[in-house]
Amino acid sequence: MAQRAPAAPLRGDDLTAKARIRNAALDLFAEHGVDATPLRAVATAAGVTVGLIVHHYGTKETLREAVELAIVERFADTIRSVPIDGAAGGDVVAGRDHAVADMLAASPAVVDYLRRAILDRSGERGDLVSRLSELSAQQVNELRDAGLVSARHTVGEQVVTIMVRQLGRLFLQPLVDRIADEFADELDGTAAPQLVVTVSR
Amino acid sequence: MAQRAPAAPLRGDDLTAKARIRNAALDLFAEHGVDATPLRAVATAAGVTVGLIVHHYGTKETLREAVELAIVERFADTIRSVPIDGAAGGDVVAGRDHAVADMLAASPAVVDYLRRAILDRSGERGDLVSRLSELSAQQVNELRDAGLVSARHTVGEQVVTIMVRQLGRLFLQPLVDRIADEFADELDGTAAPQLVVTVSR
DNA sequence: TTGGATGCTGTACAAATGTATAGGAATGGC
DNA sequence: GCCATTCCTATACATTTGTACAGCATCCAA
Repeated sequence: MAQRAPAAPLRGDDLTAKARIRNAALDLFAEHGVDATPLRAVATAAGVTVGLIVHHYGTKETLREAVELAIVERFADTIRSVPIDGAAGGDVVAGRDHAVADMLAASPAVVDYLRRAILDRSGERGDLVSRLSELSAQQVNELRDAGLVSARHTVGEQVVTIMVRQLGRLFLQPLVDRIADEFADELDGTAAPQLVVTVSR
Repeated sequence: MAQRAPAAPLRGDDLTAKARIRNAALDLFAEHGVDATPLRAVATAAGVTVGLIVHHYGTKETLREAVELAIVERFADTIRSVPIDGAAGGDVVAGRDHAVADMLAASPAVVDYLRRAILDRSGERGDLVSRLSELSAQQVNELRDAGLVSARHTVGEQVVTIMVRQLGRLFLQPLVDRIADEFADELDGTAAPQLVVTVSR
């Protein structure tokens, strides 16, 4: 690899087999969980054979790491898409908030994968949640330096608030939908109940 | 089986091997997930051999169902422990709410199992969430008939509220704790942030 | 053109795991 | 005491799954 693949799209039509494998893995890992996803299923979905997965990623664990790295990248790209010197004027904080929310809404697989990651792999250092927390913290610090966000609370508190507000609702919504479904006949006309998640100290 | 085991305790010291297997399965399923828990691990934890699990439960799936049934039973028992003709006077609704909260706080395995069940097995009929919803609905109807609870909202809405308030907080708390942990140094003196989950229409 | 690197396939294999089964030990009714 | 039933162990087996590897195809630089 020379310098960096020239603006390689994370999703698209004419991807390298390596990228297709990573994308297929994200989808399947998100839907069924990592353990319940045989590499052969990933291979089939990506239109390749198991051997190629091993060739590119070595082990399933490495593939999982690549998937998680891609997720972190997607968050980072989304945040970067709303630059701090907002020519678009107005509230950078709200803008980034919306951008991330839109990204998550458009990528159910990311949400599903995250939900599982928080479940199964909590406690291990250097994992996905750690990296996302770090990303959030960076962002908070950046905004603080620019004076765009108050320093009344600690960075930690602000990170918790951001992540839980964003992710919490998405994680619990399946439960709500599930129950609402059981009583579909009653709730028929009305919209499904929505969740509000807040953090208190 | 004659009529019903005479007040067989769900937890205790001198349990039958069958019960020990079920309890060990709950603990391990909760901690690692059903798929990631070999029957041999359950056997070891219960102090028996794999063969006996097969003898008593036939398949892993049946064992899982027994575990879920035991969970539903525990909810039902907890609710029953606060009878509707409350000699203890006062608010039956609040009393049951507290009883369930206490039970969940005392049984982390139940919470963990539920968290996984909602994640992994959402969408299947006749599963745990359905049964718990049903149990809640029964309770709501019972309290309605006794005039202890308003009929302003639909039963469905009330069930969603009950279950999400109770379970939502518990499900999300690991995420909060996890992130709070990353910033442990900052948040040191202060208590970990707490969640509030509400449902809006 | 040639040679080496890279992408890719098909097959093979060992470990893990759910399930089946043969048989021994314990237990309770007669 | 004896028999049937239940409880329980040990072993075996088929399947699944991660990984290894040998070899063919493709491509690019020299």
